[in-house]
Amino acid sequence: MEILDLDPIIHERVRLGIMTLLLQAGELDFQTLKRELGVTDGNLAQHLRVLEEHGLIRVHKAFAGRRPRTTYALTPEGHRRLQVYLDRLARILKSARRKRGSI
Amino acid sequence: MEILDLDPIIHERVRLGIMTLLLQAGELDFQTLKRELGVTDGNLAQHLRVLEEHGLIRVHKAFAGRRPRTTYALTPEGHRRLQVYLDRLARILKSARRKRGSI
DNA sequence: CCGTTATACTTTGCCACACAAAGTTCTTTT
DNA sequence: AAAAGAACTTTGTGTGGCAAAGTATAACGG
Repeated sequence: MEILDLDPIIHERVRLGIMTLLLQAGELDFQTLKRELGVTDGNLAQHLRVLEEHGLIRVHKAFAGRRPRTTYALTPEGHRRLQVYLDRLARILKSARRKRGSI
Repeated sequence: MEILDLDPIIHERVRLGIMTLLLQAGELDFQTLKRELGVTDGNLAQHLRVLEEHGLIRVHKAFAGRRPRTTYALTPEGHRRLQVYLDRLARILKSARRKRGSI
C-alpha cells in the first residue's frame, strides 16, 4: 500500500511542521519555529539536526546586530522530497474520501 | 501549530493504512490487511491491538467454513476520529500548497 | 494417525526515537 | 559583576516499531 511509501523522516509530526512552515515562509529563524510549534528548544534542535543530517534543510548562521540568529530553509532536495510526501498524502486523502460506506 | 493536533495513534503509518483501508472497505479480514500493507503478521497484530485498545476498531471473530476468519471494522468513535484526522490533514495540505515561494 | 499447513495471535529482544530537563558557550544588557 | 538571551548539547527515560520465533487451534494429506 502506498501509505508505507510515506517518507518516515518527514512523517514525524514536529518535523512535518518544520518542513511545511519552511515551505510557506521560505526561511525562518529558531525562535519563530519554536514559538510556532510550541516545543522546547532542545527538542526543536534535535529535529532540526535530523533534517539537516538528511540534507532536507540548510542552516544559515548569521547575526542580528551582534546577537546570533540562525535561520533555516529547505534545500532543493528537501523541497523535492516534501513535494513527493505531500503528493502521496493528497492521493491517500482523496482515496480515503472516495467510496466511503456505512455510518 | 495545528500539525501537533494530529492524533498520534492514527498518525503512525501502518495504523493510518489500516484505518483508511477500513474506511474504504467497511470491513476487512486479517489476511487482506496483511497482504495490502505488506507487513508481518506479528507487526500487524500489534497495531490492530493498539487500535482496538483505543476503541478505534472492533474485532469480529467468525469462521469461513471451519477456518477462523477474523474481520475488523471501524467503530463509530474510530470513524469520527479518523474524519477529524483527515480534515486536519487536508487543511495542512491546503495551507502548504498555498503561498509557496522560490524554487 | 501423524506430520504439515494455515490462521491469528503472543512473546521476546532490540534498536531507534521522542521528549523533557538540565547543562553549556558565547555574548549582550543592566 | 550579574542576569539574561540565543542556540545548542547532553543526559535520562520511557515509549514504540519491527522482525523473528513461539503458541493454540484446527484442518488437510497421505
